[in-house]
Amino acid sequence: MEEKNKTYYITTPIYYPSGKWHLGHSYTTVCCDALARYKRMRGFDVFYLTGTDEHGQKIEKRAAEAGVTPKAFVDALVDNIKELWSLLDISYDKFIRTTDDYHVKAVQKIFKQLYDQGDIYKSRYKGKYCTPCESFWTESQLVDGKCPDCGREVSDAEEESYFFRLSKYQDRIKKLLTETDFLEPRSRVNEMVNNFIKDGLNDVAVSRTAFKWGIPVEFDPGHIVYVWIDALSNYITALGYGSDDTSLFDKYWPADLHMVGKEIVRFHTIIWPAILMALDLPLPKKVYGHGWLLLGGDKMSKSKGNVVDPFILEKRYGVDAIRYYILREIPFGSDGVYTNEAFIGRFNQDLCNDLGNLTRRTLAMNKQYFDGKLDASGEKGEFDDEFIAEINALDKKLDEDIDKLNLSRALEDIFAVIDKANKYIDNTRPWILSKSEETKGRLKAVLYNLTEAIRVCSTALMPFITRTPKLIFEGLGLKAPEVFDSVLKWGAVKKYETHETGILFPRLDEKKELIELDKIAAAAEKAEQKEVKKEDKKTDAAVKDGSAAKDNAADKAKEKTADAVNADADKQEEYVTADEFFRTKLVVGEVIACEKVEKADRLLKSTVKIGDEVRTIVSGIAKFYTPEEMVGKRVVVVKNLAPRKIRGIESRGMLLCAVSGEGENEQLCLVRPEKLMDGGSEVC
RNA sequence: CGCGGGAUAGAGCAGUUGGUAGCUCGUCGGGCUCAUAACCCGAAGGUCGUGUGGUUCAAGUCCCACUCCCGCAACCA
Repeated sequence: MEEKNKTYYITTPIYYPSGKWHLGHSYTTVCCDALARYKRMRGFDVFYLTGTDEHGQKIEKRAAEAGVTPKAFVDALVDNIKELWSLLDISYDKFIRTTDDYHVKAVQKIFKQLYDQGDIYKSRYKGKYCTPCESFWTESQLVDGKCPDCGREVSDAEEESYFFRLSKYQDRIKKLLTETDFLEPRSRVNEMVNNFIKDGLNDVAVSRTAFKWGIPVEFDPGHIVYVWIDALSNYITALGYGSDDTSLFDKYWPADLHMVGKEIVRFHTIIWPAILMALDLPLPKKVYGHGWLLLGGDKMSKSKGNVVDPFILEKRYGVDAIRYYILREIPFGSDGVYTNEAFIGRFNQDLCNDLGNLTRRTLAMNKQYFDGKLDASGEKGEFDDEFIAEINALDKKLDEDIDKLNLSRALEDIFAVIDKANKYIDNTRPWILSKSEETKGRLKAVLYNLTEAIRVCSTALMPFITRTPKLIFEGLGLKAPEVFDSVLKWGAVKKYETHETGILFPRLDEKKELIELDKIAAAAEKAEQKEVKKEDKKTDAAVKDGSAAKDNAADKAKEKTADAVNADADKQEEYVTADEFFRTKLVVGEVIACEKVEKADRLLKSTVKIGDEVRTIVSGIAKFYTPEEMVGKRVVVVKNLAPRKIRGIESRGMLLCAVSGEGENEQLCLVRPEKLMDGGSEVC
């Protein structure tokens, strides 16, 4: 707390705009936002950075599919995410786009410098190349020496590429990971060391020639700076590194915290520090690899995925509900699960019953017994010391929690005080004190203490939830504080004139809400399906409350090329002629033997008799059938499917299956003739 | 033996350097009436995955073996 004038630089990853923004993106960003707000209130000079990573082949391709330029494609998605951040009250100080001109220039400069000093060198990327797929594969990726994608022959090929000397920094990186707490949580360190460092670090390719959408290597046209240097360096270019004005960089670098999802820990803890070492810059103080926000646990509703659209949740329940859930429910460091039940449960229990109700009952009593006018002149009594001690302990607890980045614990600690306040009311029974003039003095102290508790809790909540504390402060007749400073303790405000507030959070009927959310999900899904078919260019009236039909970027991108795309779509929906269909030969076969394919979870190798012919077919059905139960079954086989090697076994044909769902919900069953038809019977 | 994570009350989770098993929700019983059918108190419910393993005066907590789940990787026309 003597850390005045200290800076705090915190970053989210820059997000890759490949599809729809969902609650997962919000997770990281909201966590960082809470930290940023917290540090600001602790008097730090905070710089909070977020942004988007907009280059690469995938975007080039998707834009082409949509018939727009890559820039137009990402522009739309960036608008969309900015809208989301504004909805969620994200207080970023800067939003960087890797397409920003200063970033492009700085990256080119960095690339050149690394090249000049020998950390980047030109070499050839050797591998197996599949011409039709336009893909490079390593030896180990090949399946039986052929392209794992299409099964065709591959040829030795080389591509010119620039490489970064990662190997040179291997020892320093290993030390950084194992001997410091650069990377947290600690459990991720093992993963990194075992998976990537143990066998030695290979130099990484940092340029590509296969696509154009990226930052050109200045001194070698045709080469594009690949993601490592392009994206990672955003953390310094955003501060002006490599530009004429480096004042921000000088002030804020090194970063105090890079918050990242566990899937990109590797890049941030191996490649990024190495780049910084090469540039001879200080390393960030910490990289925190958080878990994921998973969907699931829900048994009934299949379409809940769509409900976890933050736009929908915000519209229905408000920002604070989302922020609170995200920050409170995800266990520190590990994965958390989103369910509608838990969301509504948290909302009702914590926000409505505990916080909302406490505020309301207290302010109601203030009004009723003292017309809202309170001061510290009341009469002390039993329970006070303990209660006040609890309030005063919060300050330190919060600091410890946040120090460990344990946001959910911080909220727990705040709500522990709220809980204590509710108990305090029951213990002191103000409604009984109010019945006699003699106990008025005591009553005053009780209500004053409660009001102080509410003030301290609201203050403490400000970094986490952004709207409600302000409403509470209105009720308290105070202005919300800018900094914690000395206000996070009992007695900091001596006099009150409070007003009653409305209901802060209306209690939800859980059953009704769940049904409602399912309905919305279903509607959203319908809308999406339409979208996929690219048929609904007209304003979509299907979703009444509009939230699901929010104009996301995909819509916008499409609008620009509506006609062209529609023509395309019609083609896809065209019929096949009977002749075309009959080119596929479907026959009945009998499984006469079956076994599991080794080292493959999903694969069964079946020996199938079709008439007089016997052939081997490999299928991904091991999750649903055991080899034993397969034997003797009559199945439908695609007879003239091109043979293909799967895990070294030549599979000739395919077993027809009915499938639905994905992941946990996946269902699969064989399609089988209803009667015992002879093997070889045609299916038509 | 591909890499990693996990297994603690009905559910979701805490358990810090080993020292009488906790929290939230749910269930049941009671209390209160200031308040949003809220709030408060109490109870039931766990041999902390298995070995009846090892270290120790003492293990959910350390060591060993095993089982099962979940990610990633691989694989799925």
